[in-house]
Amino acid sequence: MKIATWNVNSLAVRLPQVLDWLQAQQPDVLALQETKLTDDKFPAEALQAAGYRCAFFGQRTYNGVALLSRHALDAVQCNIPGFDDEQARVIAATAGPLRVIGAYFPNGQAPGSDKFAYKMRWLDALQAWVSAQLQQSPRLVLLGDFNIAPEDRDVYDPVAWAGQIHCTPEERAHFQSLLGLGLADAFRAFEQPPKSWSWWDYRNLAFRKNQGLRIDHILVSAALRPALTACTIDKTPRKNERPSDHAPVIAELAL
DNA sequence: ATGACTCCCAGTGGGAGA
Repeated sequence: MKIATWNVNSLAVRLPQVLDWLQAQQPDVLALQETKLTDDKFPAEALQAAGYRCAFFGQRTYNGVALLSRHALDAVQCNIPGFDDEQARVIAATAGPLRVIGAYFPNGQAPGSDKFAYKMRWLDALQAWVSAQLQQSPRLVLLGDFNIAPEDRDVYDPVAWAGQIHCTPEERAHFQSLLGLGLADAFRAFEQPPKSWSWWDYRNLAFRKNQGLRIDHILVSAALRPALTACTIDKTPRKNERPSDHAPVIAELAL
């Protein structure tokens, strides 16, 4: 099975690129973030015509997540149960043998801000819920835009970014807590080229200069770890004419 | 350098993203 995640920064703008990419890569499951579409505007017909079932949970202007699958999506859950949230950030579903949780983690803006405090509360709630989900569904994948660069090697200029949003000790501790549940960072399960990023700022020719962060991740549970055979970042769509600022991450599982 | 770009909703600018 091929599982992928992609923050598309507006599905209305990026739908043609998503359709092209599905055709080229043929993933079994694709988690989308920042669709920025209310559910009545979700392009389910176009995606169904491309061979994908959809589960989606959106709002206008910001956030919005979706799961696309070549096979049925069952037991769909939107947002974190028991965590009251006005923002559409999580969609989970069962896809064949997998429990898939697609998430758009809060940005957090700046350490000490209200948005950072929200990010911390959200991360606490996610951690508790994922822990419970693992008991119920041992074959679990948590993937999406984490807005956390787990280590200095995930940052193009770790000195400049030290303590900045995405790189704070608090965010990194939360990422480690998720790994502590037995989840594995699929990308780091394999040897990778240095300076591998999943996001590049639109400004300052950052993509051309390869100045980015690795903040989009695929975590697989301990039960799935032996089946994991590859994980890559596909920079191809970032070279499109009107790209998202994020590139898709792809994991392959021998299932 | 208090920026740079892109998207959205707005409405001839401003917030948010990361």
